[in-house]
Amino acid sequence: MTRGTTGNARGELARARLLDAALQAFARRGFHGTGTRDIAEAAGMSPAAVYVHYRTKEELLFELSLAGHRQVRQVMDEALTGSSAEAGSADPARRLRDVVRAFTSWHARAQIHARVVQYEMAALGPQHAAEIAGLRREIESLMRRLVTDGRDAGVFGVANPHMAALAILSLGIDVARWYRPDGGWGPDEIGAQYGDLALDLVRWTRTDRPPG
Amino acid sequence: MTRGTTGNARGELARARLLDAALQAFARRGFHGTGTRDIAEAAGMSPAAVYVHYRTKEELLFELSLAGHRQVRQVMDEALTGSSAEAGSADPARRLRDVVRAFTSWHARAQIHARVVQYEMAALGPQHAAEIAGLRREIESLMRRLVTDGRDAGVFGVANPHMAALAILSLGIDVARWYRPDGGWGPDEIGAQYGDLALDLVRWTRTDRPPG
DNA sequence: CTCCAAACTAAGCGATCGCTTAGAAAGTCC
DNA sequence: GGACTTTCTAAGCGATCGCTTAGTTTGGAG
Repeated sequence: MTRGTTGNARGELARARLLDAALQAFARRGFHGTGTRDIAEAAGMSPAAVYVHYRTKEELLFELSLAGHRQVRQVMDEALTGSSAEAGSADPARRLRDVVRAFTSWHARAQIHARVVQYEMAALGPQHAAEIAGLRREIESLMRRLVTDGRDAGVFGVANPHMAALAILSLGIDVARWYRPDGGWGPDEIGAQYGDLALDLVRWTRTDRPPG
Repeated sequence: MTRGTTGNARGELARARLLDAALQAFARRGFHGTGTRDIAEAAGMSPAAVYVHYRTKEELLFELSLAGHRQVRQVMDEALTGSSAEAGSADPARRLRDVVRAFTSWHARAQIHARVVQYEMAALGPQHAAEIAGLRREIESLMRRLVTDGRDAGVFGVANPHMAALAILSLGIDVARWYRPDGGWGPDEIGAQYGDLALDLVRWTRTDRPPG
């Protein structure tokens, strides 16, 4: 920053290559199954060059986990505002369905990233784990609010909103485990179907028009 | 076997202690995050003693994974036969609900084992992974059959039975990730609720009597 | 008791681990 | 060009990895 812009760009490219290499490796073999030499080689540099850009291997994991969780929150927020703007701001079923679509399809579309986000949390250090936990609480409370809103509005006949919200999140999260890019369904298709499944889980009363 | 029975019992006890130590460690820190010295120490023996009973660390994982998958299949089978015997052999809703109850509550009750079963498969060797994959196919096809049976009988209004079966399995599997023994719900409670959620997912037509 | 196999330990092998050091290249600014 | 920062590598540090070897202890069988 003190000097030049090209050096900055070179560094950021290297950082991006390292993040990508770490992402692939962590997703495939797990954090503890991945060596710093694996990451360096996949990024096309020497093992020592990793430490020019990141202080520890765990910092690489944290950056990936943080960016992934923020992506999840973002696609959910976008789906929520889009859903509200389009259909007169308060159709609980449509809102829930659209957020579940976004949440679920992300776990398929970004499956490799999603695996690291969902299954490598235990390898984070205490401080980093706490920060990630905060983001997860936001995501969980958003989903819970969507379910309770529909129940309070009288359009969801769900018995246990807390558990229903948990189940809906489970459905989306587990997509990261079983999804195969070469399988029969694409991310959007899975998202669409899971959006409908979520409405089944909250016992959406079909007295009003389907949200389209 | 050639001599004595106590020596045999001593060996089996040691094997059991090693399996339990490995189970706890693999569940907490993952296969690659666990050292053979950790396992040995938790089992109360020297690092070398591990190799008297198991040839490799991966063999310990395989034994745990195999036993876990067989347990899952067994609790599902028992729920199925119990459900069929009690209620005149063919109430698809009751059968599905009871199997989901058993499947889900197992993932809470045996959470530590379930985590290894569901999240450490990638660390298995090719041969062992193939054997486990066979068991998983059995479990998946059983669940799929339960869903399609109900659809064919006309009591499930599910649009996509294949995906519904996958979603139901996802719900149960993900319990191993989020369940906390000191949380608000116990394994049976979760199983009961998830059994009902499964019926929602397959759009069970409530024209006939609830299965109890 | 002797005999013997199973169970176990102390020590350590070669390999790999995360990470550091010292210094060479690469590129920017004046 | 010279001065300076950033990026990168070669080499290697101490620790730990999965696992083996050689030899001791254990305990029932005959």
